[in-house]
Amino acid sequence: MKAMAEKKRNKYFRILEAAARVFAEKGFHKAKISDVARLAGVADGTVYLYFKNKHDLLIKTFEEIMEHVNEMVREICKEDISPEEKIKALINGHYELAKEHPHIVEVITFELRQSYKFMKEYENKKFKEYLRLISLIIKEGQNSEVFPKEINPYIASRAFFGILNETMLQWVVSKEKYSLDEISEVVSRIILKGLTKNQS
Amino acid sequence: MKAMAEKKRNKYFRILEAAARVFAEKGFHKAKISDVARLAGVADGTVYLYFKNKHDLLIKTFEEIMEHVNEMVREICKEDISPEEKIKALINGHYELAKEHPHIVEVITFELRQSYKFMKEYENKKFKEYLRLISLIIKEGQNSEVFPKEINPYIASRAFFGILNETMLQWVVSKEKYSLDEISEVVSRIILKGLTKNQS
Amino acid sequence: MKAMAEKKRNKYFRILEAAARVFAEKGFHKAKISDVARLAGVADGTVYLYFKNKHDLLIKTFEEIMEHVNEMVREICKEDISPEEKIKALINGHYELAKEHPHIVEVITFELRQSYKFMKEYENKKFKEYLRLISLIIKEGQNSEVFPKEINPYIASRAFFGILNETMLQWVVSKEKYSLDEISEVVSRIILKGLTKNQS
Amino acid sequence: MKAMAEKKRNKYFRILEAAARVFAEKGFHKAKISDVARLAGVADGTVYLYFKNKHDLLIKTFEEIMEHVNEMVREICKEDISPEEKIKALINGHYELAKEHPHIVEVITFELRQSYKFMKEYENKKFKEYLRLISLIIKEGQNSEVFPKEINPYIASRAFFGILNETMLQWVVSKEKYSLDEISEVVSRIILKGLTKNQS
DNA sequence: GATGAATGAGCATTCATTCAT
DNA sequence: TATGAATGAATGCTCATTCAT
Repeated sequence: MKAMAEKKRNKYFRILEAAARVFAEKGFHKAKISDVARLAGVADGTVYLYFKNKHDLLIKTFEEIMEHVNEMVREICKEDISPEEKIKALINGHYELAKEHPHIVEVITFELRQSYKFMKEYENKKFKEYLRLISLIIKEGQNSEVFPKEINPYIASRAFFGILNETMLQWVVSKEKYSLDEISEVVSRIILKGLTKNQS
Repeated sequence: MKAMAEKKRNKYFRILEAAARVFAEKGFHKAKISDVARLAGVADGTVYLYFKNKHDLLIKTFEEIMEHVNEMVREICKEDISPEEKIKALINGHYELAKEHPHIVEVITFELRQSYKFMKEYENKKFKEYLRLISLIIKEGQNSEVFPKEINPYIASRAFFGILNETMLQWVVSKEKYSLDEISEVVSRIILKGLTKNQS
Repeated sequence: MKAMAEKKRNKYFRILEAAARVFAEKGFHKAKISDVARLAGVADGTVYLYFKNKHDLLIKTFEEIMEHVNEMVREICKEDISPEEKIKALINGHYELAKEHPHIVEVITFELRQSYKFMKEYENKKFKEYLRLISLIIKEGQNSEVFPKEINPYIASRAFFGILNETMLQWVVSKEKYSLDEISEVVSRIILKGLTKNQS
Repeated sequence: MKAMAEKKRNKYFRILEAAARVFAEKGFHKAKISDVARLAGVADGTVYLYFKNKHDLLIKTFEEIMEHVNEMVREICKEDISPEEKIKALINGHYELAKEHPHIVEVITFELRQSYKFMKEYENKKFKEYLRLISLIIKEGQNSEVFPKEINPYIASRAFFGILNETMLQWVVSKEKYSLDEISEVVSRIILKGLTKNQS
């Protein structure tokens, strides 16, 4: 019995995994359900046993990936380090994720944007949660007076996402040019000096 | 004769203008050639007299818009002000563009991303030019020793684009929440302090 | 052993009963095997243990219902009353059936028609038997010289079915408008006396 | 110009004509748009230039056919003959139609029934008009006291339709058995005089 | 026998593109 | 040049049927 539940669970995640790859490679509109099914090793119809429709599959794929990211963020939040060190760790965490799962970056980049337009009804809780987690760290820094209070943490969290997403994408699309270390250093420099209060 | 060439030119730009609006509103895949044609006041077939296909129309639309942005950037580059002031002016320039032509933001956001996937053969000169212009200002700052030399200007220009694009999009999608002034202030703060050399 | 055979028999009829309701409600093509299975309280696959396929289920459902109708007709045939009284009783019998089991009318109406098209190979013995029983009464009337001999009993039986089926359907679909009593009276009048007023 | 409008009109009717044949042969659900298109000699997509969807095509087909029938009924209504003669003429008119356009009978039989279930939103004005026309003749007969006043003309019109439709169908499906003349005679006899022999 | 997860054939519909006018 | 009617390829989704358990 347990084995069967396990098997089912496996199939669900196999489809999700396949969807992530296909969406990353082709984008939502060019991705065919049959592509996903073939990559997952199931029949087309089977996808519909686990997901309501293509759109639902997109949302579930996005959420799975964002949950993965949020988990990483939460881990860092819990650590007993300074807000500045958390920001630094977060930045590195993002690039490590990009290195391990490059298609995560593509799905986030492309499909998150879709959500602004085509999934307006879809609340996108996971991305909201992501922004909330980032803004919490910024607030923490503001409370301990290392980050300036004039900065709106929500806008800053969005800026943080924008800078990271774009540079991760840069690396994923053209890996040869810059090393992740180099990118990480530049970005950390900009964000930390940018966020940090003037020592005057 | 001149009038006719003018007329033709007009039709070309009318289609381009219509395409920008339709792509912005619906995204490339959901945009229909017939939507563009109707908005431009021409027949469907006429679009194909000026553009090779839908794909070509997308590229030309993107280039037209990026040229608009690059023009703004170039203007600021030419001004006789410090690199820091140029960066500040650039940021404001971007947000003013977003205020005046919100669909520019959407086209850049959505269709630039398409280009990573579907236009790999397409060189995207305009975006490269944009990044080059930004990086020139950063280099200028590095030369006059107001920006630190350790920062790779190309990576920084990409970060600059990422932060601006994401925050412009945030504003375009949900105008109610934050004013452009507030967003501009936060972003300028992060970028300028981030870029600027330690005064120690 | 008997109990098990009984159980099996029960399951067979439970599926048939469910099929009748689902076919009546949705029509053959829109009816799903899973709908039937759910209503019968069995698994989808179980339906195929008792019926060859959906088509076979339709035929068996139709036959079960026609057998019900034919039983009613036979009962009336056996009664020791005049042919005219039998016709009258038959008409009432039909409307009572419609009142008690409205879905019988729908299955006969819709699925009998399907049979003309899709079951040409299927002989439709039950409907033939129905027509034969009706024509027997007409012949009986012709023999006792209350019905005119010029009338072909087989055509008349078909006319009889047509008039009853259409008016039953009228009542089932829009119950509010006319009472079964009123319909029964008009139809009995037409069948027995015709439209024309008695010249007496 | 006129020629083009004519051509377009032709294409519309060619599709309608093809649809009638395909619906008659296979029924709505088994009929494929590509069947209709092929028979009409157009591309699949062309069907959608003239009809909103398959459902709309069905309704338009049905209405075209019913209009044809209603026209025939109206012609007879206008004639300067007695109600009894009109009823007789109507019956013959129906069978002639069945002889000339057998698929008309099938479309009416099968698709009218669909309309009871699946097109409840669809008002079916043409069929209502048909029933109204028939009931007018019956009322006329009641006013001139050749038909009995106790009969509800609306129920009678429905009965009239039921008897004719069923017998037309009988003939269309198995042409060999009975001649239309024989069917016409029996049906006229029943409708006008009823089954019962004149007691004179 | 009974189950229900898995299968995959089948079809309506859209829309970029063409081409006769 | 300009038109827009016509084309037909392409695909998401459903559901009858099978079969391993």
